[in-house]
Amino acid sequence: MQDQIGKRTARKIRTQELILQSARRLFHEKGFGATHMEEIAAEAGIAVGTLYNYVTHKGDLLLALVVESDRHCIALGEAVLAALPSDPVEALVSVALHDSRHSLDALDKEGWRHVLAAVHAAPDSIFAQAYEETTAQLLGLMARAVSHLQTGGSLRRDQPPEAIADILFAAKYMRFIEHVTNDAQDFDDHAAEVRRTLRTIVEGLLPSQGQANPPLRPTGDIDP
Amino acid sequence: MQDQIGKRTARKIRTQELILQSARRLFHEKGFGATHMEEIAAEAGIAVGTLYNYVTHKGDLLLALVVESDRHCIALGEAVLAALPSDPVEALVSVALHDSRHSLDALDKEGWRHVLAAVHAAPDSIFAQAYEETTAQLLGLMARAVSHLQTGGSLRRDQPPEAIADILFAAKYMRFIEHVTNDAQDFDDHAAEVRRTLRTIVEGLLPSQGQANPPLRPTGDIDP
DNA sequence: GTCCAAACATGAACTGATTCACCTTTGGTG
DNA sequence: CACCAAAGGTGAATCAGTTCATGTTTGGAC
Repeated sequence: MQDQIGKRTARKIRTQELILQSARRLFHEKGFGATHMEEIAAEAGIAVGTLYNYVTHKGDLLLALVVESDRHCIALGEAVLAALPSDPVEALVSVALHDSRHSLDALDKEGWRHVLAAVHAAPDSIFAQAYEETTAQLLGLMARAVSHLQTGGSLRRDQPPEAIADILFAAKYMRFIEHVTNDAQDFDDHAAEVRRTLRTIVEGLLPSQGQANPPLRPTGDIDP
Repeated sequence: MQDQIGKRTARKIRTQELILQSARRLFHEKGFGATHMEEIAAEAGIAVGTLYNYVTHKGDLLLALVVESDRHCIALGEAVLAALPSDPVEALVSVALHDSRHSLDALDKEGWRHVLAAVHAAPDSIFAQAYEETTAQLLGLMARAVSHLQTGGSLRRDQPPEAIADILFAAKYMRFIEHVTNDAQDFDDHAAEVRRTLRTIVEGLLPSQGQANPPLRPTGDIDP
């Protein structure tokens, strides 16, 4: 029994799945804060101590669920890339909102606040690393969209797509954090903010070379 | 005794200061994680219960210290604005790194990871709100730098400075988070990343109006 | 000066995540 | 088959942050 899956490994995998199922159900039903590790263990039919053989923190469970859902989001991303609007701003918005929508589908705002906290509290956990990795893949999706727009001529080609995607993604991620932190903001507000932000970036900031942009005053004090 | 400071209020203020002093010393000496609420209370000469009349979470203490240091950073920001390099990228880099340097001066990376976690874990605490507020003021500093560059003609004037600053700040903040999360990255690495990112944003993304940017292929599939 | 309600202080008790010393099962070996 | 070391499971104990019932102080009203 070298490359067969032994009884040991099989059982381990099943337990992992049971744990994630239980966590998913309970977090969904009662929220992260109100769900206790003992409950998750009980629901999965194991002891708390055993649960801690599979995760190192409670937050790991949340991150594992987010990673799972992000992988799904990345897979669906192909379809989004295939149907990209020709307007560059709308194209980038569609990618950005694909993420946001999917994220909020998988977890509510409170859950996301815990995700953000967990990812900073224990960045060394393999679950946090997996989260960083899928986030990087979402960034990769954006980079591919950028590359496509560059190829099509609707974005300048003098910057590598990754560098541009980095910035777009940072801006979008910030808006997402704001959305999740502000309970009063609904999804449409978020979408509008993302659109506005991406448009500003895409429209560029430097004075266009061909176009006049004379100084208003040669030197000026800085407005208070 | 209407507008005099009563004995009550005076004592309260003194206690607040004692608490912050104790927290500052202990966090600095032993780190956030290794410092216990009991110790902070003891050091401040009060009981734990009393400590909790002043803060609602341990993280509040960290946020209070960061807010204090940020206020200092904002005050020093005037000098940075007054001595802004004429090159737009360098000007924005100097503002961005002023923040980063000051932040890391006040608290080490581990401390910052706890700050980020705390701010997401309890966004309703008045301390988290104060943190958001001073962060907004740092953004304001950047907006003033942008406005100055616009006035001087080295940045396009067709976007409000706040919108531009928002984006620059988001990108810079992301780089800061990455820096704080990655123990291997030193400050120079961080500075280089910030400079690179800000340059990319400032150089703009749209094809310049006057300049040719013909499509490479009329339509293209998206690179895998 | 006495009295009272509100404000404040206290630390023992509570809570819930995490650990750990101790069992049980597994799968390979002689 | 008997045996053993390693892997995995267990839940009572630990640990630290937070709460709360209770005691103390304050500042103004009479």
